[in-house]
Amino acid sequence: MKVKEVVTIHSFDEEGALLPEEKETINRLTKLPMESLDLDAIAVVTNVYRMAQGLKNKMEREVLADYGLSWTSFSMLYDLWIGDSIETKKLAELAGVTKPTVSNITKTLERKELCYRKTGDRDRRATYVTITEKGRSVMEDLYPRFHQGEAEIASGLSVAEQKQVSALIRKVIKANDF
Amino acid sequence: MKVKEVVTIHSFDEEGALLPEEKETINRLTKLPMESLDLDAIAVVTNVYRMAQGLKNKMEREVLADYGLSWTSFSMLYDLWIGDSIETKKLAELAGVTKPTVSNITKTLERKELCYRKTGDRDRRATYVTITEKGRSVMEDLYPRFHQGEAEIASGLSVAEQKQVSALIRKVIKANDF
DNA sequence: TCACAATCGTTAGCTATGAAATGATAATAA
DNA sequence: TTATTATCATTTCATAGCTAACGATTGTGA
Repeated sequence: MKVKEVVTIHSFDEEGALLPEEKETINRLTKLPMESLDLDAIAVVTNVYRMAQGLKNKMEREVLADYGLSWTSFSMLYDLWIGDSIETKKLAELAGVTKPTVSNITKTLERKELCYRKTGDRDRRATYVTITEKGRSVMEDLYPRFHQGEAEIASGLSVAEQKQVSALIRKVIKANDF
Repeated sequence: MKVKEVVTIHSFDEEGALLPEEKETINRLTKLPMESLDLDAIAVVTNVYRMAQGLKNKMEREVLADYGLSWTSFSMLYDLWIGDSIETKKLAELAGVTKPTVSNITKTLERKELCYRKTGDRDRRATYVTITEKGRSVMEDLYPRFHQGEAEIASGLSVAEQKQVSALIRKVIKANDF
């Protein structure tokens, strides 16, 4: 009789701590003493990444798909909505992506007539990206729904817990210059 | 004289709360009462995503680039390292990506001779992916360095704070089925 | 002034990613 | 048994995203 194989990978208990099985497996494979494994750091990184991936997928499927926008496209259009006209370089910093990515995404947004690009007057090396009226109207429709999604995602936590998470993650972002 | 333009976009104070300027801008643009904006939810989602993006970039540049592995490739190879042989479907669930992505990534890993694919015996629809010796040896070299990166990233928080973050984020993941 | 360096954006070439369609196999119902 | 349905994985096609290389513009030092 065949025994069902159970594979335990990055599994956490209710407290968010790594399960003992995986601890032992890592220990066996790395041939390193378990004491040198920072299990809390593993849990932080793994869980944060997982949540980010989950919320990105949820938003793209449930909200942004209506306009065929990716998370980054939307985030960039949001920046333009708030800031009106922004240089490519700054857009890259704001969105946390490289400049070639900004080139690609603004090109796509431009094709959809949600923004347009224009060479800078003072410095002709710079390119300024500006949101169009159509872009504004898309955001007026989309943002409330996007925000509702955000609220849903965070609703499992109390307001106090939400503030706690933000403050702690903020600390990590600052310490690592993310 | 030209006044320098300052654009405030998704900027947070030390506590991780949205700055008042952006609050007002969103309010003006959405024409919705500020009370209906869940600012804490915005902060949670934005900060978590930002941290995830930052840590992904850091790891890919500082650790994974040596073997030309992406975050997902590495995470998948890790799963195979722990689990030895895993179906494509399960790999997708573990990594939180779609099956086509698994197809592509395992194809790349296979080209690098870090894993191989084999059709299932019982169910010939299924494909099992297995790590190779070379894959194991890459992980033995890479994992300690990857783990060091994780530890560095989380080191801005105390152990108690790390446990707190994990537990809270875990809660969100569970509530949203991420 | 002119050569050199710095800065900005894009292009080129690659992998990653998802939705939708396809192909193959297995399970189920008539 | 046969037809239908369900389940897997892959292919196709599009966008996203990186690094490296390039082209254009500006700044700087001799």
